[in-house]
Amino acid sequence: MRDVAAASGVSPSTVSFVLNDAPHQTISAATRERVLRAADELGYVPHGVARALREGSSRIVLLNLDPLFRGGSIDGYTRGLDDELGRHGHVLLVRRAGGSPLEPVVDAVVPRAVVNLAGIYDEWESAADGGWVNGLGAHTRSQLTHLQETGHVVVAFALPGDVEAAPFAQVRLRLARAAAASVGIVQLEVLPVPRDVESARAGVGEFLAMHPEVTAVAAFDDVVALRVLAALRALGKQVPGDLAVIGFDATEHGAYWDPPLTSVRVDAEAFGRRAARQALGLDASDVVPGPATVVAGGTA
Amino acid sequence: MRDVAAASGVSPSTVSFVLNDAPHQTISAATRERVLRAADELGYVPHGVARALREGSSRIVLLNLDPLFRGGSIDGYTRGLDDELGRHGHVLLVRRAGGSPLEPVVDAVVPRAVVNLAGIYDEWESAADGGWVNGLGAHTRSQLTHLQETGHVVVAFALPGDVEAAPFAQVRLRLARAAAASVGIVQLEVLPVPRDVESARAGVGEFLAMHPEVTAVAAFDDVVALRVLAALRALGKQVPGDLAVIGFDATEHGAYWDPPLTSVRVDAEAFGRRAARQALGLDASDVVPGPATVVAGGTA
DNA sequence: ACGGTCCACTAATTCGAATTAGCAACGCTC
DNA sequence: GAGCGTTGCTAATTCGAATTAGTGGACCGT
Repeated sequence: MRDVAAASGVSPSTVSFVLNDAPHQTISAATRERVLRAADELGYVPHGVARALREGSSRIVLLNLDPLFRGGSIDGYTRGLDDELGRHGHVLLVRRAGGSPLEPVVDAVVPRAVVNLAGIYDEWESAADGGWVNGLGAHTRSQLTHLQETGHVVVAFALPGDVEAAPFAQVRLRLARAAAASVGIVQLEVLPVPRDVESARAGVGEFLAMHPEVTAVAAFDDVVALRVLAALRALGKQVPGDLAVIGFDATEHGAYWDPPLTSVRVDAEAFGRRAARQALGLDASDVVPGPATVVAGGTA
Repeated sequence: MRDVAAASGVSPSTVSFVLNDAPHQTISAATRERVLRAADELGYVPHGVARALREGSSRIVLLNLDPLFRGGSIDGYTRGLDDELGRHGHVLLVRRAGGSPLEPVVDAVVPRAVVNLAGIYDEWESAADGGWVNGLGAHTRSQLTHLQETGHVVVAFALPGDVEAAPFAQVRLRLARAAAASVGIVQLEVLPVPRDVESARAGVGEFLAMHPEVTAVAAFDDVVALRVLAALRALGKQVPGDLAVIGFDATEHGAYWDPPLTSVRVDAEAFGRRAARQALGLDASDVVPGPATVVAGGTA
């Protein structure tokens, strides 16, 4: 900035005023012009760190992501978030929450806001996530409603069997429990499905033996749904004849199954946009995510 | 820091000396003790932004990621990178390179280093990626070697059909071309596979009609491989009878296919560790990634 | 001609930490 | 006991931008 000031024959203060369109400051058109040209010629770009020090926080928004958000809608969510932040001169950076604590990261970047999609969601009412976790309730309801409408009232909720999957999977399960009753599902059993193909087959087989009354499976996400489908195939079960399966998140992989996996598609990008607005303290009410839609594949 | 100084009855300079173990500075044990206790009691954490301003760059390493890195090894790579950086007091942040330029992000965070896995890789010799892109050459060779060893000499290289996929897919293709000759593949055709199931089927069908001499497909990654498998199934082709298929990156999804997808597993975490070392200017020679291994599934 | 009001700009301070220069006090040597 | 080096600390400056408090000059009215 000092260089720009020198080049245009004014003080650094004036440069700052011009470049930031400072209110309550009157700058002559000639000076403004000279400063802008000098800035342009010198290729001046504001030094984000210095600015962050002065302003108290950087123009960065941090997205803290549970590793369980994989494929599917999180890409759209990220895109919406990134795009909307970009419109307001901010930048999105993603941190994959893996074990290590968030605190040092926050201290290192001093972000304008943190969109936290990892950890505990007990107070999700107040979470600045664009209503994402909150919306999951409605989407889970769509998932279960589809099963109910196709005649299933005793359902298994399949979630990842990995231990580290716990926190977020538990949230989905709670939402499913809450939704089940209100949409006419009379019984909801829990079916953990490990990642390993062999264990998954054994686990699903055992589960079905113990719960012959279950006629359909609603999965945590498409990945888990595909594990279930693979297990059922190995067990010689017909889908949806013997058991219906519905995924969640409508990933590419579900479409390659035969028959294609029925799943729930979420308007993730709009949620991302909302999250961006909220993070910056702007009005988010004009961004309205579309409802979750069931992508009929043939497995449910 | 001023508060810590006040609480321990010394100057801020002294606090800085103590907390940073400043060389060429002698601090009495008593003072050091008092400062450390005060810092601890007050819960002092260094302000990353201020430090970054003074030091010229933040203790952040930026990973710029092509959206084509999905699932599979990039998770391990990220984990290795993150973990190793954490050991040295640094933090990894990920940016998903989607259209918008990298420059404003770099100006905003002034990272210690950028690990760039997006864009042009023409000068990959010098890239600070832990030898990742470079290693891809060897891994691609493993992929093709497996096909050659199972009797295939006329091979198709399947890459994503999406336009935006171009830059990185082209790199893989170039590497494949370079490897083909030296491992005894006499002909390498290019097979673009779009994401849409219907178009993929049509595209693969057309390709096979035009290139009846092709006996095997090596894919850009497992996702593309699964697209090919789905297309072949729709076309009524037997795998590996009519056509062998080998993926790349050994994702979970490949394992669910019937028969499971044969793929190439990469020691991504070690590459991530190396990248971290390189980014911080440390010696990376003691981290040696294991070789790529072929995970036999049954499709090749 | 003098007081007042704008206008257009500058000087000085701030954010928090790191670093360089420097300054007392003390001990040692000759 | 004068000179010199060491020990243990402090003061002052720096990084780059934003902001608050001015300040000199033109212009206006009476």
